[in-house]
Amino acid sequence: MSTETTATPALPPYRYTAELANEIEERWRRRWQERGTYLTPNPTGDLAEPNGWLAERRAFYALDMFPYPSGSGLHVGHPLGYIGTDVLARFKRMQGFNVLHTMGYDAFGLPAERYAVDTGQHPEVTTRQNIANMRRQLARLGLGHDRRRSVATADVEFYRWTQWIFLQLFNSWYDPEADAARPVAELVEALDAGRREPPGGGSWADMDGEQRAAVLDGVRLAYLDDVTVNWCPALGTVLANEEVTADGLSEQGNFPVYRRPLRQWMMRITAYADRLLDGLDDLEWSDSLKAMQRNWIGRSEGARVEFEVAGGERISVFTTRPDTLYGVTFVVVAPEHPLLDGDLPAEHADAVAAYRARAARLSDRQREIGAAEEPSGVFTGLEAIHPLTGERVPILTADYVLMQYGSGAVMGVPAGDTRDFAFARALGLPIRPVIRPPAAWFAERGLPPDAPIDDWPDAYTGHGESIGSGGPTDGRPSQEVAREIVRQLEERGTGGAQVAYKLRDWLFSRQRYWGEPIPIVFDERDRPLAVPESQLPIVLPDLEDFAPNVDADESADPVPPLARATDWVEVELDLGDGPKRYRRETNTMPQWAGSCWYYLRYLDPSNDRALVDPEIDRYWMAGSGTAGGVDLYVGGVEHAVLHLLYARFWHKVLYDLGHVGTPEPFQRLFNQGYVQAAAYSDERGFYVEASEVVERDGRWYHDGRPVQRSYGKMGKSLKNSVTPDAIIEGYGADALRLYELFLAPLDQDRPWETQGIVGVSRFLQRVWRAVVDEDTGELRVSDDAPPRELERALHRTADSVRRDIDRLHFNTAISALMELVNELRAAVGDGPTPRVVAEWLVAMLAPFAPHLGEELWERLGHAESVVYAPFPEPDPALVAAEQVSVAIQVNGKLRAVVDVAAGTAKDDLEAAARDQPRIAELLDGAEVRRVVVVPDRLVNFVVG
RNA sequence: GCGGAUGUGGCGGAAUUGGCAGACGCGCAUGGUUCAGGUCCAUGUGGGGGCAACCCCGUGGAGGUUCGAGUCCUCUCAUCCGCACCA
Repeated sequence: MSTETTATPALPPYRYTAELANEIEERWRRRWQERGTYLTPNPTGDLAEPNGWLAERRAFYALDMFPYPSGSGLHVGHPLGYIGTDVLARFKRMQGFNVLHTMGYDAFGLPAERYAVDTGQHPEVTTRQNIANMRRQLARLGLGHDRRRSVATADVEFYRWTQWIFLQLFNSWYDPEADAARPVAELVEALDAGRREPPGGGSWADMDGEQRAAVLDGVRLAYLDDVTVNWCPALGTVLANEEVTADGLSEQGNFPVYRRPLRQWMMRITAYADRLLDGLDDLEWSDSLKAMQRNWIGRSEGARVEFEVAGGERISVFTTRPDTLYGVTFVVVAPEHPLLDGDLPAEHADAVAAYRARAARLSDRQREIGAAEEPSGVFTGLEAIHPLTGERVPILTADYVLMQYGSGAVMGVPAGDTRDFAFARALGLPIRPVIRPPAAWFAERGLPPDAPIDDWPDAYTGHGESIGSGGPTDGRPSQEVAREIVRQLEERGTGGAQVAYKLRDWLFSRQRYWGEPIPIVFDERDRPLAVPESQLPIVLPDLEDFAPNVDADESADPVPPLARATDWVEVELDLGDGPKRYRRETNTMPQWAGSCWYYLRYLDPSNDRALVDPEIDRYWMAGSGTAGGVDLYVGGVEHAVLHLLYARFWHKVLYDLGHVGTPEPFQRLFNQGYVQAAAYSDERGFYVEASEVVERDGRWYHDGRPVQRSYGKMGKSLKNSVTPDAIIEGYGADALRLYELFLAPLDQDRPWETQGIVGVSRFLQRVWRAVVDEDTGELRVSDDAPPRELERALHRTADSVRRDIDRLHFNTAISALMELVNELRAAVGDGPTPRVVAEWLVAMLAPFAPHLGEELWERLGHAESVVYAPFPEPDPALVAAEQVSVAIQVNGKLRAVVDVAAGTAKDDLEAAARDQPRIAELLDGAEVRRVVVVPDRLVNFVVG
């Protein structure tokens, strides 16, 4: 692509070329910087305005999902959302709102650490460099950010508060009575005073110090637990399930991964499952996004059923279908189930042990795949007693039952459950029908009605008439039976209604260097103790060797890099009972930690006494919606679940503890689409640099060799990146901004074709020409009133642009402005532009093309920036059309169009329609059976 | 399998409550300006038929509701995304 833009003598001297655009843009960016145009005042604190200017301004908070500072810089796909929020932010400023808009950096975490390892530099250094580079690239786009509010999660002043939030979580528990988080100290007080019983049972008074500590540690929102993790010794870290391949290797580098129990920090997000679910109702998020969160939380209502195990204990199962209880022919427990830790009949013990050992080795992924192919399982030798019939059924263990869900055990109802059915068939277990399938079900399977169970090809999982109970529930609808059975279980004390969730607690430890140190120390008995708030921040120690510990030995214990900072780890502190030696926690927090609350720090970035001042929080977050929070949050759909769920969780905890004033952080959320681009691969399937591909006769060649074209998300891997810098040089930042938004609605993916940018570039030139004479540089504006139709077009445009920006339909807002320019040309030809048209046009364009907007606004004679100029207010009387063209149909087919005054009465409209020669001709001799008249819209003659 | 979305010209897309399908732009065609070029200007551009006035067809497919359907309902096909042995 050529970005050469040398002006030639043939061009008019004041044409709006890329060169001129760049000059204007650089000038205005400098002025904005000098004048502090985008600095946004707070109601109080060090960012407050002394003159009280803020008082009458409503707050608007536009937020972008902040990026991690990558080393490779931006391509044109990255800033799409940033430009979108910037347009809305500018629009809101022009409507008199005090707008909070800034950009921070998600600076801790794996990408930054990996980049540092690759370049051999300290992450501190590379992160700083990368942030500087991204700031430069973003600044060129003319984004109106308040730079004073920018934060990076790796800044000590920032992560001091991340650590503070961790302490809040550690020092809190979820009080079921209050249905909210409460300080553990409050619980201790209540226990000491005898006002409460210990949450886990027992007598508080009879417990010693250690027992009491255990009770409290068992309810904290941040707690230590032995959990099974994917441990990769070669990478020196634990991995998420998604980072492990089907072969049990690490996705990064193909190293072996082992499942092993590890003592890790966990966050008790499950305590908030219902509130996270219910809170969604009040949010302006897309249905698909809400569905993803609901799905992830995975609430299902059902029943707990307790089976007595012959010989003593009880095991509990969870089922969503208590109505099928009479169809139980076996019970299955997960291989990890504690029941199997006890004594088993000798003739089965070895087989069970072998099965459990095998399951323990496999990753979750491998287990899924293996089980999908062929159900496996073994008999434990134990039997369970049916709680209603007293019948004995075998207890098996199988890896299709997961320890993490429900109670880790299921009742086997093969006739009513697909998995139980497959399992029963594979292992030859009995199948007993429990719901009568409808006739259609048999018909679809080519079976006669009421075919015997042995002929069924699969389970019937629907509802219907209950059968097979031997009396008590037979013949009744299964939904009713379900309620009945739950009641019976409750009466007998062998179960009851229960709710299960897919959501699990959040694994919070990382064996990494580049993250927030966890503000915990361990005493000589290895008990975790909070570092007092007054001793924060705990600064990440400077390490020469910050790479993860790698060890090919699978049994090697994970050692976080921070363990090497021995001077830092061993510490003497006074935690209230005199100076003592402690050992610091050496795991760090996950990358999610900083991103869980950065939007709160933007509000009050330099406050060193509080996370955020309550008055400032209230001012910005009160919001307009029911839940409150950020007015608009824009980012990629890849954060639909984890980031948004974790952030909502922390926000709710902070809300419960009184540190923030709203129950939800993000009132309105919007997922922007991706920028796609053509990618080309050679005959070996390798991608080639897209910018070097040439087209000849509809085929594509790279280096003279034919290549295949496909489309995909712009980026390094497809070698199809286009940088904003190159586009800005060739067309200017305003053209880039306009083009990104013009391509498609904000939530849609859009294909990038650099050649298409000439459309918006030509449009900007036409706007320029409408205000400035290309030959003389003089203003081309007249003080004459605009022609009536142009004036109406102006008000119509203002009306639709306002609505479109609010709905984030930027593409149609831009096309409305294009239409206005076309109408201007049609109305005045080569003549000067009426002043009001020029002013409104420039003001409406300014949110989209802020540099050109400022330039033209100034040339029009304004001393003040257009950034705070009022957005044009249309007069409703002029928005409504004066003349309308009404469609005349005969039998629903368009036959004529008639122009009439708006609001013409039905009868007159019908008469006007009949007067049309074409219509008169068609109606001549025909029987008009009905006439439909919609004023200002159409007339439809229905003829026989 | 479950959940969510999306299908409109050569391309990106537009179309309050059901009311003139294809706004706006790219591309393409023709003409102009220019020594030349196009990141310039003008006009045209859904498909088919006709000299023309006009006519027919047309929003993935098939039905339906309606005076009237891109829009509502039923079925169906295709594509994309998320989750996935969740009992």
